[in-house]
Amino acid sequence: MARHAGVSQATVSIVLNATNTPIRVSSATRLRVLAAADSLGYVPNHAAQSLRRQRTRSITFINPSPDNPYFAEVVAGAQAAAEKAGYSISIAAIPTREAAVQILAHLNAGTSDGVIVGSRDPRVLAELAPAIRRGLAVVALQYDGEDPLVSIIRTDREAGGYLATRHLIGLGHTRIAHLTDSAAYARRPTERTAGYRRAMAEAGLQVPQEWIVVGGNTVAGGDASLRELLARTAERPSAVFAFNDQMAIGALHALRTLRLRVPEDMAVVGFDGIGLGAFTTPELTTVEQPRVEVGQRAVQLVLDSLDAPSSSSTQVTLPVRLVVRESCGASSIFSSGRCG
Amino acid sequence: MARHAGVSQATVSIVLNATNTPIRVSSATRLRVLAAADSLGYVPNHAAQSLRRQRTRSITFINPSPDNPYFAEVVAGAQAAAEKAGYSISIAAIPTREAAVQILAHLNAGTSDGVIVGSRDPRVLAELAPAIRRGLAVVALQYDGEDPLVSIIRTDREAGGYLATRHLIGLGHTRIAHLTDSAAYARRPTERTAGYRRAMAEAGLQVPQEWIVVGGNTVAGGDASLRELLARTAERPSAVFAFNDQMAIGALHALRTLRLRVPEDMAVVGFDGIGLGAFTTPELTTVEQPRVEVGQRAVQLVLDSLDAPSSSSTQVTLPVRLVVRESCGASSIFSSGRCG
DNA sequence: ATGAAAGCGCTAACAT
DNA sequence: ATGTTAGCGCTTTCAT
Repeated sequence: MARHAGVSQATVSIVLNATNTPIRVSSATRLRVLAAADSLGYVPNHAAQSLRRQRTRSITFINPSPDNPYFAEVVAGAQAAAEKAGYSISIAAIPTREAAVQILAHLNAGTSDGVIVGSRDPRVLAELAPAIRRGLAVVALQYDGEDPLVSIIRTDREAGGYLATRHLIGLGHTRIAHLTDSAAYARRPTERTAGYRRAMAEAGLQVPQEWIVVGGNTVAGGDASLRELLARTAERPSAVFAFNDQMAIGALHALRTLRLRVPEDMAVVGFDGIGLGAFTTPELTTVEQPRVEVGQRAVQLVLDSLDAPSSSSTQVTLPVRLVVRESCGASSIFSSGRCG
Repeated sequence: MARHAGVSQATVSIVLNATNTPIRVSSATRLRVLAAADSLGYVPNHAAQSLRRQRTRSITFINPSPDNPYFAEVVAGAQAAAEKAGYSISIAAIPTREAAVQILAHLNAGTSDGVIVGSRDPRVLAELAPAIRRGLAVVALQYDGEDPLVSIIRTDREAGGYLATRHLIGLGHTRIAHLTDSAAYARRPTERTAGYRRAMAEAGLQVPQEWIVVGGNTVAGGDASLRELLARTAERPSAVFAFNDQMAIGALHALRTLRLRVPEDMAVVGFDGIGLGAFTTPELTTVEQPRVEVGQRAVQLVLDSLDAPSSSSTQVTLPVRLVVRESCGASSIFSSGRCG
């Protein structure tokens, strides 16, 4: 390449990296190099650049559940932001323990400059510690804990849980159940559950233990959890607030199977605001999280941390909002009533 | 690291790369090196390895629609297979033209040893040509064309379209519409459409042009396409075969909004077999593709091509199968009839 | 304004 | 069985 343009390798590097120094090269040679690069389809070798710069210009997104559209939407936001900064995002799923080990090894090998951790599992963060010491920039999503070395982006899930429950109470419900996540690592109830409890307490409503069902945060988990709820309760709750939209969709399915109408026999509210929620039967009332913004901010924090490695970590909490659709009974796509 | 174990850098490399040569190192030093690596948390630098070996041990998956669970499931299969071989998969979405350009540049920079192209857009393959010349192993999914340099994995979508349509015909339908994909690059009708037409022709059924609606292959696209279909047709079709499950789910939504019952007023069949289809209202009849196997085979073909760069490209076609659920009217989760 | 040279952390060929 | 050496393709002083 350098030979083809009749200049030294160093000059090629300077030209191609532009923005380095203003007028380090005559515009004549500049053009010559650019032309040569173009005609040869030359692109600097990434491994060599990374080795030399000790920077890969890539960020890994650890996605705990790739089948959850919520994360697809967060990733989309991250990807857009990364692209603007000349970074690339690579997504790593951690379906198995071995996969996790492999990813950690990769990170330790310096594959990425930063990581966005989608998993709330504290063990993931713990295993990242050695890599952080080597300068890896880590941003955690919705992490329920403190860590001086990692920045955290949260959405106000407590407020979301409160909003959802408050809305159901406002609709006249008093027997409101809750489907929550069974993550083994969850030492304490989730924020969403705390918000639910706050709203119930505020309204002077009791929450019998059997109203809170702990299950997998998937569609199948929501289906199973709702069945479990009905199996447990002598007098059926009239509404249910689900941990996320996936569980809510599963609950919708279980209810239909059991020939119960939504929202007449049971109202359902989800959480996340995934696009699909606008197309379910009935359309899903939910608490919308700013998914794209979460992704964007995460990338921004990674880049900030890379720019100023010594600076202290940041914590951001983004607001959520209630999206009222049909499944809670407050709204209908029909003038009145409904029929599937 | 080498110093810490009291051996040379070369020995460390040999020990850590194991499987290279059988007994190249005494088990005493082997153990010493392993212990040192372990206590130091040493992991060989990936950029240096890649630069030296001219191999990155990573494969890029180009995902044209990250929000489609179909691809999430294919990726899961690919990831599992890659992990076994010591490779990592990194997923690249190509939402915008700029994103595509950036990814192509990355590939040209040698970021990955291979690419799995999920997009059927021939332009993507065309842009990959220079990278292929440099030794990039490329496998395309469902690519409707020939290319001596890339291996292709297909599922038998023509048979799938035929199966779906045949099933509806068997149920007594004669007025069967079709929602298809609007991809601008699709020079010819999709395989699924061809199968649909074959079944219709075989049964001696006409296919008026207005029965085939071309729309975006998303949930929103399916919703819009179904409305379009009803707007176009004086006498309503009694069934619709959708390009994929996403479109089918959108169609389900549109039908409910229009107060039409599924399957009584209109039967719906999807395509792909995404997990969500078992939880929709009504549960979705669909043509299931072997999603995980597609991912596995894709990785295998990439690895094969890397092992034997000179060998000719392969083409595989995997079978599909019809999954009968409620939306076509042949089955019900209730003993009889239904009500959302 | 440009080139020469060193070196990022590894692996493979060649010594010993 | 182990160490020495060269070099993968870049970027970055330091010379000129």
